[in-house]
Amino acid sequence: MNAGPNVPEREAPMAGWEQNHETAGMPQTSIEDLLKAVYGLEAAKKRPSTKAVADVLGVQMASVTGMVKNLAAEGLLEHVPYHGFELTAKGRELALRMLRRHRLIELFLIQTLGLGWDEVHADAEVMEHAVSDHLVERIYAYLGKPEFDPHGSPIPDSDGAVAARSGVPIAHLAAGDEGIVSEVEDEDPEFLRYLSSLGIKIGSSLRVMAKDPYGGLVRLRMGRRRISMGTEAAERVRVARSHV
Amino acid sequence: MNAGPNVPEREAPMAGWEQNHETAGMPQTSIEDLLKAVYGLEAAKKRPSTKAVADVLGVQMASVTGMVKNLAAEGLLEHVPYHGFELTAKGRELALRMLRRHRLIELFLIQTLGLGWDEVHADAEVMEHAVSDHLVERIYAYLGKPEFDPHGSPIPDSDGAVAARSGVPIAHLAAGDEGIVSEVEDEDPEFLRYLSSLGIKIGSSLRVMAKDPYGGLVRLRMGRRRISMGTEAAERVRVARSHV
DNA sequence: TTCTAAAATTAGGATTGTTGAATTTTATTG
DNA sequence: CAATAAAATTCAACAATCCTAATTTTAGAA
Repeated sequence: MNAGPNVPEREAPMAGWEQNHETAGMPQTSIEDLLKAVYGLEAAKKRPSTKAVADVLGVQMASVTGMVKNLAAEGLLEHVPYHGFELTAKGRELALRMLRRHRLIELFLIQTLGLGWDEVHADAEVMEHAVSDHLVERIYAYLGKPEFDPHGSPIPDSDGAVAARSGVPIAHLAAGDEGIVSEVEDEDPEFLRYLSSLGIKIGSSLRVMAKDPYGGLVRLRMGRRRISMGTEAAERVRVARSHV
Repeated sequence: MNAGPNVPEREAPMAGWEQNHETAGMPQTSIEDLLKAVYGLEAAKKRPSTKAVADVLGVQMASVTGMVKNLAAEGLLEHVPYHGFELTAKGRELALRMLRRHRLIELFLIQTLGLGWDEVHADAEVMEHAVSDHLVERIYAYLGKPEFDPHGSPIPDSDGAVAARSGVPIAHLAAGDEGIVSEVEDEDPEFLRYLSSLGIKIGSSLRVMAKDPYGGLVRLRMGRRRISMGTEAAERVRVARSHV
């Protein structure tokens, strides 16, 4: 036996696998999703009915009713049974916090990894519920305190203030109107790929040539390309009017 | 009434809030954590007892027993009641998949956001369960197909193969031995800050000057600095011997 | 006003992952 | 080998989130 203490024979534990959950007090994913859904409906000026929320979340109405009761008990929603619900100030704050996270994360993934705007929604969706505030604020700083996400949507600031919506849906323009694409819906990758295939990007400049009377087709000129889209699509792309 | 179709009055729905969960078939966080815990214990050559796993996960033993039954039913673990359990090939594969994700995500956050090695563990922990394979593989490509994470741990490849451990714990060296720091434990931010305060990084070159007989203190020289650490710390830092 | 369809809620059940309180099994020690 | 302590398991209960299947309420039409 030579000098020196015993060298224990056990190996050092392997790095990267210890856990120790500190999840206490964290709002759950489903709660945050429901608040976001209600916020989205309110912002879209639709009544946040049980059915509408259930459709957005992809669950049954009974599930929404159940969760709404919980959230009302926590002071995040006001609920009058059979007469709908709306966000309290506290609920709106949480919804906006999630929206901020979502948009910063989308922008971060696009900027760093070069992903397309149609590839990041789902990952941002799960990450927004999971990562720390510290990480989100580092992302915010890294991105240079951006005001808009890759789809043109305003990023709420850390106090929950959001810039007013810029632009109006293309569907609301009249023939002859011109505008610059300022915002598109972000939740549907296929729709985003469709827009890309038309060559539409944030900042694209376009002019409404005509609106067909039946079926709601909108004919546009973008540079020297002529494109057309249906009402549904035209509702989902907003432009800042450059000529009324 | 003028020409043109009705312009619907409703606003386009707001971007960034729609959900539609497609979580079916995805393994749950707790399952993945348990497999990682078992893997970690096996890799550390400790028996993955109910108690040991419960300690790692920070839950009661009853919870582990319950989950182990589920996982055994899914073919991820072999379980002989009262005599312990071990990973099946399928279970090991899943554990390594999570380890790969964890390490790539840590590296990504450190490289892009300039976070410290003590700041990323918790966020990587939650992200590893959440993000898509597509995102992880984009991260892998973005990082240039790295083989080691910021703590020097090998990143399993996408088939689940892991490089053999490099190095031995400092505690296993004898006086006079020299080595280069190749790996440190990553799960404890405070320990990582302690190492930083000593000036220890991956790649640091050091020499064991003496090992005190009682209390297991190890005296080291790093460049011209002299530092010392206790056995516990010396077990958690591995070096590649450069002189035996 | 009365009827009916749609919307909302309640009731009851399944699943997962927890816990605390027994209970059972194993291993150690005298 | 018996006693006992430690480890592991079982059991009953709970919380969250979902479901399906009633049931109740509302609102709109006849």
